[in-house]
Amino acid sequence: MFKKFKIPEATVGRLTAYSRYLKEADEKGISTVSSQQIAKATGVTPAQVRKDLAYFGEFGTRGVGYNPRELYNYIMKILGLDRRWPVIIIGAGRLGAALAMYGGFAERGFDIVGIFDVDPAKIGNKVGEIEIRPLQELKEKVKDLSIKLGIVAVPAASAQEVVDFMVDCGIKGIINFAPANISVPEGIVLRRVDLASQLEYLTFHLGESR
Amino acid sequence: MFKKFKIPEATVGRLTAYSRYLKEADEKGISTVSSQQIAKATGVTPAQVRKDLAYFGEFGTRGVGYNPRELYNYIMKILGLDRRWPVIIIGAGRLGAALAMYGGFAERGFDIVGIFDVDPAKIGNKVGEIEIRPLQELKEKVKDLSIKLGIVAVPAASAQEVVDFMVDCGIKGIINFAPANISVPEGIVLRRVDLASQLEYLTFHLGESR
DNA sequence: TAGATTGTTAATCGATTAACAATC
DNA sequence: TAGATTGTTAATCGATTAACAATC
Repeated sequence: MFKKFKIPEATVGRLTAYSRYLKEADEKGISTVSSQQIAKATGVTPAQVRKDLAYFGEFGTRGVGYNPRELYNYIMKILGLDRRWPVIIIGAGRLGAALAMYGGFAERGFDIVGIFDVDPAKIGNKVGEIEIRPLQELKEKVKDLSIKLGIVAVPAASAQEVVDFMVDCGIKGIINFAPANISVPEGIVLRRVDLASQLEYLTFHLGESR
Repeated sequence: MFKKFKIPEATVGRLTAYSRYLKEADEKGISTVSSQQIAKATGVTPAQVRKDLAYFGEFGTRGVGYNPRELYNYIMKILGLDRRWPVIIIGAGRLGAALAMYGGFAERGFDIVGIFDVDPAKIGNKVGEIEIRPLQELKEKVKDLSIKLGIVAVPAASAQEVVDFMVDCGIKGIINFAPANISVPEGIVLRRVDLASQLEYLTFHLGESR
């Protein structure tokens, strides 16, 4: 879309942080922010902010700064968030159910429209407004709603199998919460979130400073 | 502890992945693995595996490879996981409750020993075996059990306040699930996990390939 | 014009990879 | 010894930062 060169991996996460600050600033009625202000609020350098934005265009005014609302809208567009996205969750265990209810997704334009499981005991139960459905119904749902995004919250042992099925059903982007190393075909975007590993990062660094 | 030089940020996460594979290999009765096998299983290069390990010592045998159980134990020690860690959660909303029940933490040595909230309506309710307690009781609990680790699952607006209080209570390492940019004093390890941002990574990359 | 801040280039820094001597 | 694989150095690659011309 906007991409001219290879974008550093970390840029995407920082754009999210910038956008959250810009939204706040706009809501406060602030009409101009500088790269320095954005940097301070998000814990990076002003050069980093300007460099991240420069990959996608020119959004500021020299000598002045950026308009928060305008820049917010640009970043949301860059991130693909100038629309809402339907998302399905596979795995209606505790984590899957919690993610289905997590308000932070809807706030950023992600609507959980389905939750699927293979456990017959769970089928028909409700998670908030959504009824847990059998995994076999995934393909139809994906087709009907043109769903591109899915979240995997199943045990590690069945994660690869589930991901293969999701890809088969037409899902194009997957977040994997199972502590398993999964592979996907070319063209499918996969992201692993290892919750325990986050705590391990802490214990590693606490140990380091001994 | 082992550290001689600056360790790349990403090394810690990769060590987690290596350790999971090594555990599996050991459980299968495999007596030797090569850097190439570890690399293949975790999606990195063999050179990366050897380099990551080299920061901490020499764990293999030239011409032969690594013993999975031995290397697993070494890595667990490096990560600070040669012991169990008590962990508290602040925020007994849906996400906090789900994290409290998530089995993946205990598997890696993290025991959720308390969950705290400020909402009087929640105090006394149970999440699994654990009773939700008022936040004022945190300090005593931290002291009694020598707790170093905490997870923040409160709304963004109160996250900084809660983190300040945790630090005051003696918590040294914090995972923040609130979509807010938090700052902590020198010596406190903070890690932010932005769940919505994970989905944004997908939409960004799906948009990219247009 | 003087002061401020962007957009961008060049310099720096750090992480990954390739290559190979050491050695089983 | 021949074959294999580690540990480590040097080369490469990529990301961050500093610096500054452009310009409001």
